[in-house]
Amino acid sequence: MKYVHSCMIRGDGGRTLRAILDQICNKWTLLVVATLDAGTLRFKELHQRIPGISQRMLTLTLRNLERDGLVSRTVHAEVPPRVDYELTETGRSLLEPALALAGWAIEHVPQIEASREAYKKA
Amino acid sequence: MKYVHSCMIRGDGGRTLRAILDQICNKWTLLVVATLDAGTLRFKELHQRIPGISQRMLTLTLRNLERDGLVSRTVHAEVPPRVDYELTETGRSLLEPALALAGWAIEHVPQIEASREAYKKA
DNA sequence: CTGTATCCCCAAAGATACTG
DNA sequence: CAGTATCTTTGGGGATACAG
Repeated sequence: MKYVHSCMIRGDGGRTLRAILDQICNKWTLLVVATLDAGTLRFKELHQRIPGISQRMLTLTLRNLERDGLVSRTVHAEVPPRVDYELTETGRSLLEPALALAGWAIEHVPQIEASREAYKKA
Repeated sequence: MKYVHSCMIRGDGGRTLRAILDQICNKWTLLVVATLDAGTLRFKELHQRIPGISQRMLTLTLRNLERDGLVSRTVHAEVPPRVDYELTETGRSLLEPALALAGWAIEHVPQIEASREAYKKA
């Protein structure tokens, strides 16, 4: 696993990697991907399941994920409109490391908050 | 692993988790943590190994990591000053999911860039 | 060497209103 | 329902200078 570190520091100076990483680790992307773990969801369902996200940011995040080939978008010719979003094969492959990171964060929330409290007092 | 998703969406509305996740997924944190995979490093060594980071951002990132209990900071009473940074036990536990995500990003860089190209043309 | 202290900028994100 | 358009805000991050 050490090669990861090498690749990050060397190569193109980590620029390409950081660009991808920035794309993944922005405010909403991981949350949207994790939510799509549930399967195919329409726009409104995503909007409801992700508290605090605005319509605009959900749209932008989904467009970027679609552009990167991580999410597929299916428009159904119906009235009212219906658009389904689903993880692609690549998107599902991101699920594992993404959920691992999210899991780590959840597990360590109490510890980190305790550390922050201790830091404030010192 | 489904419980991760549940926790993210429910609970406090995912606010606490997102706060932690934001802290981890900012521009430099993952890179600093990954760099400290190499072991104990002093300020200048970190600065050299992370291309593009400013002194200010390195300091801020390290302070946050220290506050969160992920990095330990040791000041040696020497002239010139010497400060060593090292991952704590908690910090090292972040290494695995962090490197997994970085590894995923590296593996999928070509694929994502190809998808972006295809998207542009369409 | 290892940092603070300032100033500044801009892109990301929010709010709101409107539309096919 | 599923967006787009527009405006505004904010704070993350860069550059620079200075300090212990």
